[in-house]
Amino acid sequence: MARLLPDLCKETQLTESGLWGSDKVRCLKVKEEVLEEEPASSEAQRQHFRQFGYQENEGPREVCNQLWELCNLWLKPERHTKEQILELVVLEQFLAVLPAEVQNWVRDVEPENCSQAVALVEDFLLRQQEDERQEELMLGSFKEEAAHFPTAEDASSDTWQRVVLGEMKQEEEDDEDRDTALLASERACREEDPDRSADLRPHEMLLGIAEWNSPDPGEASESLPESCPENRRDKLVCGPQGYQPAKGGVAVQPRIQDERLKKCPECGKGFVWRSELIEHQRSHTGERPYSCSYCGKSFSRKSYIIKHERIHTGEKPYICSHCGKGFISKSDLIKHERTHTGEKPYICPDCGRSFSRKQFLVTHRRTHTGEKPYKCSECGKSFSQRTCLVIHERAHTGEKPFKCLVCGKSFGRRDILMTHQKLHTREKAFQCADWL
DNA sequence: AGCGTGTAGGGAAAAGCCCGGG
DNA sequence: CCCCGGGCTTTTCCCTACACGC
Ligand SMILES: [Zn+2]
Ligand SMILES: [Zn+2]
Ligand SMILES: [Zn+2]
Ligand SMILES: [Zn+2]
Ligand SMILES: [Zn+2]
Repeated sequence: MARLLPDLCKETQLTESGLWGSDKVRCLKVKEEVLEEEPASSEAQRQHFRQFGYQENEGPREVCNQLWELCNLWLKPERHTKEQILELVVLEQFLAVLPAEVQNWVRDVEPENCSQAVALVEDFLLRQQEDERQEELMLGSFKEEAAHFPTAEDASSDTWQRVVLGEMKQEEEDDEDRDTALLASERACREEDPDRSADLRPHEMLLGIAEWNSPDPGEASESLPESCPENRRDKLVCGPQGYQPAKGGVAVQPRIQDERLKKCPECGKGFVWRSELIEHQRSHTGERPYSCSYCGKSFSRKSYIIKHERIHTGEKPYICSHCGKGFISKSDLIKHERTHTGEKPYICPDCGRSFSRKQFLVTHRRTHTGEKPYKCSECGKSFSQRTCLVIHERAHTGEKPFKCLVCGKSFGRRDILMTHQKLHTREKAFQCADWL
């Protein structure tokens, strides 16, 4: 619980709408003091009424009379309208039916009316979703089945154990549990990580590249510089028109032509060591003698196990010197580091734009060729990226895996949900302004 | 009709994750 | 082991079309 309030303030300073967060808390505190002109706060009166115990020695009539008195003090029928009284009663019940975690948090702030209470709960939910997302980012890419409600305490350790990964894809997300939505435990709807981009945003990186790269990355349509920046720093000879980045470099080493090479009967490839041949032959036979002690997945080589098991142990031996992030494999680190250095060895022969990975270039070139390899079996429409097809198919099936925990509305796409949820935050900004 | 707003959908890019061959 | 690379998935951003309420 203690962890939530600081979070509230911290995050809110990051939101664009400024007047959020600590301001809100303060504004409620102020209200509290204003109420101080009365003998005790409404909440205190309520508690007196609710916690009044039956005392044997006083007899039922006295007890009942006292309750009348306390209830009068709480609801103040002589001064309050019927609506105001209803407000107090409904508010009480509303708080009572909230899940404990939310309830405590909301009670701390002592909302005066239902709409304030609702706003607080919504705020709590948005924040919790962010937290969850944050945590996931910290833990790596583990997916968790939201079978139970992770409380603040068990979120990291327990769920860590029952994580499901890799092949065993999580099945459908159980979306029939509308009521548990208040606990914000499902994985739909997550906020963007606000502080991850402490350094450069993608755009700025592109601009940085523009300095040394002749073509303007933005709209370099006409200037078709097939001359790349001469090999900068390392041997990164610029990509030739094809997909090979380092073609100008070393010619392929002459393969050892030796009769003593062990030849694969299947494909004819030769190997120096028999063990190499054996390993190679497994690629034909599909034999996988080694299996992961964590998940049982099998592999053709023992060395694969070492790499694979890092998924389970969380070991990430390759650390980025720029941002400290760790990676399972060196090649992953190298790819990642290009996001810092701006290295983009693959150049599009059609427009001169450069890319950090070959696959990016391949995908990009489809925008010139119009190639759309992924076809919808339902309506025949084709797409250049697999993701687009998947999204499109959801439109046919009506699948909407991303649910807003504030209003319960679902969306087929995460980014749409995100823009939707911004409305809620804005809504609440207005509400807070009203309170003042 | 005219307009602002929110949603749906497509296109493209970028990054992450994991596997496999030599 | 290492090195290299490829395939797949996820995430984000941009832009346009459209429905709907005022
Ligand atoms: Zn495993
Ligand atoms: Zn880094
Ligand atoms: Zn191009
Ligand atoms: Zn279709
Ligand atoms: Zn919503």
